[in-house]
Amino acid sequence: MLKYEKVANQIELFIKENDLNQGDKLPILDDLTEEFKVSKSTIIKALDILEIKGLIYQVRGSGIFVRKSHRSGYINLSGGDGFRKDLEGFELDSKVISLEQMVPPKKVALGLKLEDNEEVYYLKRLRIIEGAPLCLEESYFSKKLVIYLNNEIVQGSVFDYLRDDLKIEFGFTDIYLRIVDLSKKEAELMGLKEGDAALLSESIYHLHNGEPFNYSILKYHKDQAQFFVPTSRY
Amino acid sequence: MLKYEKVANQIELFIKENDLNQGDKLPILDDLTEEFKVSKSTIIKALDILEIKGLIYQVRGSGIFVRKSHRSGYINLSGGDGFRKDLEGFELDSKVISLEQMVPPKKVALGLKLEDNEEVYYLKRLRIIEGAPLCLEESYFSKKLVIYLNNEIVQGSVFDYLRDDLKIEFGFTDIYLRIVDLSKKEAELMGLKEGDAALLSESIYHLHNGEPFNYSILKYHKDQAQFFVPTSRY
DNA sequence: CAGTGGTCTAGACCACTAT
DNA sequence: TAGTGGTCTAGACCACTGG
Repeated sequence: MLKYEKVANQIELFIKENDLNQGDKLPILDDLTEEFKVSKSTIIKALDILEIKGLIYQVRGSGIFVRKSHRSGYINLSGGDGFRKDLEGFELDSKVISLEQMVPPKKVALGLKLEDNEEVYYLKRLRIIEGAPLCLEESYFSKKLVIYLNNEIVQGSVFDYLRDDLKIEFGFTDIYLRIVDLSKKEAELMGLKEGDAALLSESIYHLHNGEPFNYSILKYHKDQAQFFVPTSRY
Repeated sequence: MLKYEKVANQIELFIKENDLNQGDKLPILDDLTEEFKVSKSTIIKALDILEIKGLIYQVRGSGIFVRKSHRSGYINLSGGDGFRKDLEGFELDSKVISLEQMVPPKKVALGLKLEDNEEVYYLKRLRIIEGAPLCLEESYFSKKLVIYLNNEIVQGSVFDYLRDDLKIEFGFTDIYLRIVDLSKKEAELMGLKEGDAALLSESIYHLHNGEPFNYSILKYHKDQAQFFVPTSRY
């Protein structure tokens, strides 16, 4: 692990453990460099990361302060790798509806930059939070990059499997949001009525080298769709 | 303007002007340092900013590549200061419904960290895109920080006024999204039916020094609510 | 193993805040 | 005007990619 990552993690931990609140002041730069025995630039890099993550803000001439605004139960869209981390403390569950290999719809093939007739794993699940339907998930995995998937794996966190077992290194993700109407079938799965609104999230996940490996279409239950996006200068 | 900002802007311009596409390679670091006559660290800082903005991705040992994925007409939530920039090329308009001074609801007073009975400017507008209702806006401005507002100003871009005339320096913003039902009155303004779904966006805008100055509640027309969130490692 | 991006440092100097 | 964060540099060294 890199020095600035280590420092960022420790400062994050420090904020959590001391239960610091909005506006609380962190130690000054010079003290932090001494504390962590690294150069000023390294501390600044660590702080920049925490600023991007929405945890702190820095005021020139004044100090470094805790931001911490996140409402509980909201999914942080800037997080990158799914919503497990944001919904910690909530009981999450999955009901697998189907897992198959297929040639995907054109839109997906395009998004994943597939050759003609190249196959994907197509996974359909109902995600459940505290016993209630959270969202309907349709996920397409490029078989070229996600070489193996089975029913057992898909019962748990697919992203954990990709990272820990397939050693896939995540890069960036594009997320598109809009409102759609549910079909009769979808509504039934979610315990809603045909034509009820849902929040649609379309995401394309890329490896660190820019190759797209997953196209996900999530339809969130209108009562459960709660998102958070922190922004900073930059 | 800072060196790294200038460099970032110029590289962004270079991508646009040469109409570079996803995966196109930018010049290597050494060439960029030479081109811009700045140190390697400064180039890297500029590139990091472009990466956060979702415009490029960097692959160690390989190169710097263009990301460019944005669908047109989608509002970039990570942008920070409203949606004018994302909706460039679209005809935007506002219909002011009311502008008054008042003591705001508790939730707003709390979000803006106001004293008891401290007043705000309360602005209600219908935002229009290409002649169709985009969203219903309710915006509360802390009078302590936004010292003056009138009907003329509020006809155009309030944020431009705050930045250019009041010299307000924006810092960070928290955005919360969820789905709500429209009241009869709201639905009428949007050309929809009572109970129709809308995408609710609640945002608290802060100055660079952490003081909250604006609480905005936007209800987007379900057919116009299109959002984009780019994420990167970090 | 050459090419390319990334980390980390020490230190000079700058810019803003608070008093 | 002292305290504190930010910019920028030159350079040593490291880590990954791809032929």
